[in-house]
Parts: sequence; C-alpha cells; structure tokens
Amino acid sequence: MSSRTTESKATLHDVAARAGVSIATVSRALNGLPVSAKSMERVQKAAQEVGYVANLAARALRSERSHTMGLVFFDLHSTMGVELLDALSETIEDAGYSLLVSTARGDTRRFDRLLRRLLERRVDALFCVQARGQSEILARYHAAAIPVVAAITGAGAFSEMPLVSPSIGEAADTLALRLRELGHGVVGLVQRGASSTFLARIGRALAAHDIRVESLGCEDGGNMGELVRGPMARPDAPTALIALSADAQALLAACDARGMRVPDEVSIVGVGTGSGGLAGERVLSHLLVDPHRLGGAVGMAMLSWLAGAAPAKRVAVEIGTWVPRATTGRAPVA
Amino acid sequence: MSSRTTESKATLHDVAARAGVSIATVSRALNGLPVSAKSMERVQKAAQEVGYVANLAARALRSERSHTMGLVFFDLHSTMGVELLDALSETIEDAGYSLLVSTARGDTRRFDRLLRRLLERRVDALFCVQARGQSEILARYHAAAIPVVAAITGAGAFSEMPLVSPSIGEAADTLALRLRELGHGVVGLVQRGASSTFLARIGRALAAHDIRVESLGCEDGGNMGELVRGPMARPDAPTALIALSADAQALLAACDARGMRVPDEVSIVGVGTGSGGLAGERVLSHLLVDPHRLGGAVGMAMLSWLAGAAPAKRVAVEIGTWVPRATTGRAPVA
DNA sequence: CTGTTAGCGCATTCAC
DNA sequence: GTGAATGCGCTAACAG
Repeated sequence: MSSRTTESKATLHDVAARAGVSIATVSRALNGLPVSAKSMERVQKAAQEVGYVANLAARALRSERSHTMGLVFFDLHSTMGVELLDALSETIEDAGYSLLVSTARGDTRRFDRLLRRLLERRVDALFCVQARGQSEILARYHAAAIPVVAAITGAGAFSEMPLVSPSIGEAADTLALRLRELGHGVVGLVQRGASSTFLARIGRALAAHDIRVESLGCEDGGNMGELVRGPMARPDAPTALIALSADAQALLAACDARGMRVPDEVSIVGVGTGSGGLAGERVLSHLLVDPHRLGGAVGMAMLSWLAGAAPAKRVAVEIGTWVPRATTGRAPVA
Repeated sequence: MSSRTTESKATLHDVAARAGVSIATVSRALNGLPVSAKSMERVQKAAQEVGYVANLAARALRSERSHTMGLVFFDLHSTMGVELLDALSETIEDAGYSLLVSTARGDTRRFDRLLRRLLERRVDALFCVQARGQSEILARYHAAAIPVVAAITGAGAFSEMPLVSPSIGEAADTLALRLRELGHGVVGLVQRGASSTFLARIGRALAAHDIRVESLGCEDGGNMGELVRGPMARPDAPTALIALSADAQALLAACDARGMRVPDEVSIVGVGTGSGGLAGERVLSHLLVDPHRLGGAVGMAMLSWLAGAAPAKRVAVEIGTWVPRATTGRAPVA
C-alpha cells in the first residue's frame, strides 16, 4: 500500500508519488533548496494532503546533525534554574534546535550517566549548569567536537570549559553610589540562614564606596521584629538595610508595626527577582535580578560557537538592575 | 579505515570486527539479548577499547521508538512548573527515556509549533502542562497512537486528554479538623493580590467543618501590620490565620512586633512548598505542599499507559501534608 | 546461540 | 532542475 491519504505516517516516498516527482525533489523542496516553482507548489500540496511529518531521526542519522542540544543541571533547584531554562530554550528553539533536559539531583554518578545518554543522542551541543565532578566523559565530547559550555558555575573538570555566569556588579555599584549620594554612611546587610552571593557582592560594592557595612545575621527562626528592636535601636545604627526580597518584606512589616517610618528613619532595599508574587515588591526599592538574561546569553554564546566563533573562557552577564522606589530616601541626620 | 582505536565515532561494525563476532551478536550483547558468556565478554571488551557509543538516532529509525518523551509547558513560570519537571524527568529517565522540554511562554501559536516539532522528533509520549487552545495537531498524535497526558490543567481540546492534577484536599480536611478540635470557630484567610487555589480549597474545607471563614484580603502593598492593628483587634476577630508562606511569615513578624503572642492569642498557619529559604518555616505550622509528588505521578501514569494500562480520565494527586508546629494552639477563650 | 540480509526515512552524489 | 542510486547505524527476521 503506498497511497494512504491520511494514514499516520507518510514518508517522502508517499509525497513524491502523490506529487508526481521524485523523492529527491521532495526533499529539496521541503528543505528550501532550489526547485522549480511548479515542483514546489505540487510538493507542498501533496505533503499537506498526505499529512506528511518529517522524521527527524532519519534526518539526523543521515545528516549527522541532530538539531538537538542537551541541558544538564547538577541540581534543578538551584538559583535561576528555571529562568535559565526558560530563556535558553526560547533562544535555541528559535534557531531550530530542541532541548533535552535532565537533572542529576546533586548526584555525581547520575550526572555522568546523563552526559553519556546525551552523547548517545548525538546532541549538537551541551550545556552544564553548576557542573562539578571529574567527568572523564567530557573528553568524549571533546573528541567528538561537540561544544560544551558551563553556566553559572563549573567546578572540577568543568572549570576548563567556557563559562557563562551571572553578575550583579554594575547594579550593585549603582546602588552603592546612590546610597552614598543620599548620605548613608552605615548600611546593614540582613542575612538569614545561608549566605547570599548577591548580598556579598553588594557588600563589596558598598565598601568600595566608603560605606561601612554592618552584617546583621539573624539566627534561624529569629525574626525581623527583634532586629528592629535590637541593633536598629542603637545610636550608631545603620541608616539603610539591604536584604533578600522576602526578608526585606518582613522588615518593612516589622518597621511599620513598631512605628518606625520608612524611609524617613530607615531606608530598605530588597534584592531578588521580584517574581515571588509578593505584592509589596511594587513599593520596595529593589536591586532587581533578572536571570532571564543569563539564559539568553548562554544560548547565544552556543549558537555563535556553532557558527564558528569560539567563546571567551569567561563571560559575565549583568543581570541586575537598580529600581528605586518609595522605601529609599535621604539618610536621617543624627 | 575500519580499525580506529579511539576515534570519535565507532559503530557496531567496528566493535564486531574487534571482537571477532558478527554485528548482530554485538547488537544482541549490548541490548541484553541472550548471547554466550564468551561473546558477551569479548564484545564488552571490544566496545570499551574502541570507545563505542550507541547511536540512538539509528536505533530510533529502525525500531520506530525514540525512547524520548516531550514535555510542553504553556508557561514554565506557572506554579509547580519546576518541581513537576524535576520529578517527571527522574521518573522517566529511570525508565530509559529522555525528556524534550519546551515552553510556549503563553503563546498559543508557539504551543502548536512545539507540538509539531515533537511530532517530527517522534516522541513516544507527550506531556502538556496547563495546555489550552484548540490544537488540531492533537489529532495527529491520536492518529499516530502517541499517548498524551495533560498535567495540572487542560482546557479546550486538551480537556479531552487524561488529566493528572494536584490536590490538597486531604491535608485541608485534616487541617480543618485539627483547628476545630483546638476550638477555633472563626478563621481568617489572608489573601494578598491574586487569589490562591490552595487557600480557596482550604476555605471550603473549613466551611465543611462548621468553621466560619473570614476573608482578609490585603490590598496591594497593604502590609500585615495594618491587619494586626485593624481586623484582628476586633472582639469577634478570627482566632487563627491562614496565609501563603511568605505572608504568614510577615504576619508572624507583625504579631511579634505588636506584642501579640503566638499561638496564645492567635494561631498562624502557612501554606506553601517550604522551599522558599525562609528559615521561619521551621517554626511555622504549615500545610506543606509538595509538588514533587505530582511529577512522579504524572510520569508513572504515562509509563503504565505505555505498558498497556489506559489511564483514568481524571486523576487527583494529593500533594499536601499537615505539619503542626509551634504557631498553632488552642483558641483563646473569649 | 550466531551470522547474513534487508530495510527504517532521509540527504546527497552523480549523471542526465 | 531533476531522478536514480547509495548508505548513515542499527534492529529484526531468517537461516544455519
């Protein structure tokens, strides 16, 4: 049976028969290679009628290019994981690639297995997010001339790969500069539990601008109310506080409850993506982090690489933006 | 040239030559089909030496099974997106499948293009998260006998597909029961900005247990301090408050700052995944939501389907757990 | 148990 | 421009 009208799987052969041309002409027409206008038209019509759907597996086998890229997370739950995925997938899909995604869930052995799998799938390129471990499979990728780029972070063997990582350096500098201009000489960095890279970077920017940094680490379970009653009540207390969004939020609530006016008595700055669904972020001054940019940059880096342009060993992508709002103002005069 | 030692791409043929057996025997050995112990050993050794890496594109072409599944998000940023991805990928990878992931970013036309692409990739199965739209491509999947399941939500043409969705019904009932037992007759549901499905479900559970539900909707930017000073100061105020984690957190801070004792004067319950990095969650009573379970269930449903067991039209996966901690106690006597 | 053989669907070379 | 023919790497009959 060779003339099925809408059977599940039609091949180039079926389309060719229907269009009255050769299978080669169909292939050319469907791939944009030069064919006569007449052939083109008949092929497209036939393909439509027969319900032709290209078989990318066959195409990959023949052309030695899978038009597929692999994305492996050492741990999906890491910061910026989703955003990176979102932006990266958009970027490469628009270029005609599909993305095979997988997570090692923090397991090094699993990570290796995944890399192996992607090698079998003949991915055209590989992204590793926060990769670590001594993966000797990396050598296979090298041998097969499959480009590999590390994103966010790359340790062990992966530190040899081109790395595209996020940075909030510029925004942090801007923030420090503004706070300085507003007269803030002492700024508190409120940290809760695990320390944040972002806050650390901001701390350095502040110091570079001659602002004294006071680290206000809450104990686990400690709450913002204590902070406002304790350290902030001292005469030489910071005139501005910087904290991750959720904490800044709580801080604002605590100040409000204690009758401490913001920003008249103290300025508050949140740090984060602003996607937490916290309505208060519209009012909170923010160092806004947009991880989406990172994904785009990572994808672009790979596409240029495939186009022949070898990437830099280290690329920093600025993902921060300073967004002043109502919670920051001039420092109160002592 | 047929004897390359570690050249980038060795084929079954190379391994066969090296092992001194036929290509078919190599295929069998590598796929776990019955071969003599001696053959098995020689093949494995040869494969190792030659650096053989299976070509899944060829395998797929020949066997008509790609061992690949597609996962399409209507919008990746939706609730539980990552968790679902994480758990789903683990489940199906352990079964030997790889996952092609993509996002429509809320664009219906893009969504259709993605489905088309996955059809070309000959995925063995398809997952659609929060799919909507009239996608007539769905018919192609049906015609090709490719199983499709909707996750979380499915509208339009996708409402015809088997749906696996999350539920916190049992946990909500448990919560309501406990609050009742503790003597809470009036409970406040604190909602900020967009309304939460979870809170709505909890509200119904409370009502079903004869608890009066008071909806305390904060305006955008309104903060918890006002809530504590206002509605909560009334004589017939709720004796317990339920809010999404971040809000509950702020609520706790506000109460603390206003000298309102928890849980003596008011009980507080957070609702959420507990993955926000908010240290206070260790102390806050929670209706813990674990979207991870959803992904596992979705993957399992598909695997059983492929194994022959048609899935139910609608499957609800309980993802809630009641975790009592220090912020809930007996209702104060008036 | 093993080897031989025949395609899977497609891109591409080489004649015309 | 077009068609016939070749083979990408592999699995699945089919004989031995």
